[in-house]
Amino acid sequence: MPIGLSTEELDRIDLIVAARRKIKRGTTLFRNGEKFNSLYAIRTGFFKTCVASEDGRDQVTGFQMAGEVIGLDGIVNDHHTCDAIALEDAEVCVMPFERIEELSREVNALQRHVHKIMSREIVREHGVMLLLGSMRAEERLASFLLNLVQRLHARGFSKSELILRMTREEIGSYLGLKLETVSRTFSKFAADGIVEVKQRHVHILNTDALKDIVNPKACN
Amino acid sequence: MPIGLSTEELDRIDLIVAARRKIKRGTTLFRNGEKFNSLYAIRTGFFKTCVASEDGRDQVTGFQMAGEVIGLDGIVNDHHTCDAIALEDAEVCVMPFERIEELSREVNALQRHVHKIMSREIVREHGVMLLLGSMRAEERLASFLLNLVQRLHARGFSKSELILRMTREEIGSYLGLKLETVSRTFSKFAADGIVEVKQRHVHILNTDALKDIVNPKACN
DNA sequence: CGTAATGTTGAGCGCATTCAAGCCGGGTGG
DNA sequence: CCACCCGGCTTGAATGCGCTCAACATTACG
Repeated sequence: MPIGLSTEELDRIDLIVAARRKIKRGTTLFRNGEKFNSLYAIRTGFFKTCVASEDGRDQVTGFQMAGEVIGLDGIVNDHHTCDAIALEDAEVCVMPFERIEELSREVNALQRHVHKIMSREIVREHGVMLLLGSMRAEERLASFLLNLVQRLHARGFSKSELILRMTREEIGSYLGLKLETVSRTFSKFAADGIVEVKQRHVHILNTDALKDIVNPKACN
Repeated sequence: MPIGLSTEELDRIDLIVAARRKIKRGTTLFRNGEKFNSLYAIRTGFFKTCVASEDGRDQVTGFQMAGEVIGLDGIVNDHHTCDAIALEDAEVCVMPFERIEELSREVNALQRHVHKIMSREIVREHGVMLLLGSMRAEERLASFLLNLVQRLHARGFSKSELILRMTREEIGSYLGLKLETVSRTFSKFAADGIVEVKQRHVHILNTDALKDIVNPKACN
């Protein structure tokens, strides 16, 4: 993934991957409390990560797709602090963190890359905090859709059509809303002609309208 | 900060600090858009970090005190993506990130330490997401107070008394509430005999009650 | 084909917000 | 030293957004 490497360096980085692992839909890649050993690069499939409070409430902290890395939460305490659950059959590269640390001492570009991945996650979460702390339901869902479709587009999928891999409840958990509110908001967007929604198939008819909901240009 | 180092290694780590910098209350250590060069270790004082959406809303993403590190958000894009503002006169150690990367290639314990700091921040933000996504006002404020007093206690301050360095508005922004709601909730806690509040002076009378608000033990 | 899981929609409610008025405390200048 | 001012804080009343509870529709799946 990092660029600007010699072929020799690239070969060495390939050696980080200890194994590949297939994860069936609905099963966990790792779960809260488990020993942390490796980071995982998603090759195919779709994951959610969620944390739980002692009294059973849980919160989806993110949705991850091909090319993204999960498991960073485990580094601090040598134990994972959240669950990673496959939302569809998936395959990951298992990258023992020991090896990553070892090799990133020698390959500067890898070291830099690891740091960026972690920093990127921190910045992403800042964005989620902004969303959860100050946006209303419509803004949250619009923001969510735009983010999802943008990431999918970067992977070669459509700019305007997507299939949700998660339930309304999972979307709601991520956005700090109840599933009914998510459903209602989808219906509202559909009524406004902004999207077509048929269960998990979403067709975005008016991207600008979504952007305008997230970031109203009332100043004009 | 890291332990288990030879004195020689410790000396080298000291060399990371390029300078110390004093920050007056109300001024910024860095702000959104600025070039990223260094991480900052807080020696004394108290900071808030906040992100802003294009339309002016902003969200406090954290409060940082002595011993904590800020600036991690800048690593991904070589530019900071949030503002760091001193809530009281402060002093920080400026640690050029280049040097950190350099030295952490040679000193394993430092490398490990850097990774843990970043991972810790990710886990902390997971907790905030849980708070913002699923807690009610009283739970949020109770959780906030407990977290604050626990961190202060770890630095040798009282377990039950603290002085808030931030306004009600800043607390509200962090907790996803309006300042009036923060104020009302403080009043409610006071009426229930859980805390005494006089402006920014807070005296926690019943820690268990606060814990119980965060994590109700209705099962008993 | 039948059952369970998921999604939609409606009605009523409650918590946090909004809007507004007043209070407190610290700093400044007459 | 006191009067004044201003930012921060508190409190009240009314509103509204999202939640709860509930019924029903649709889809997935064994």
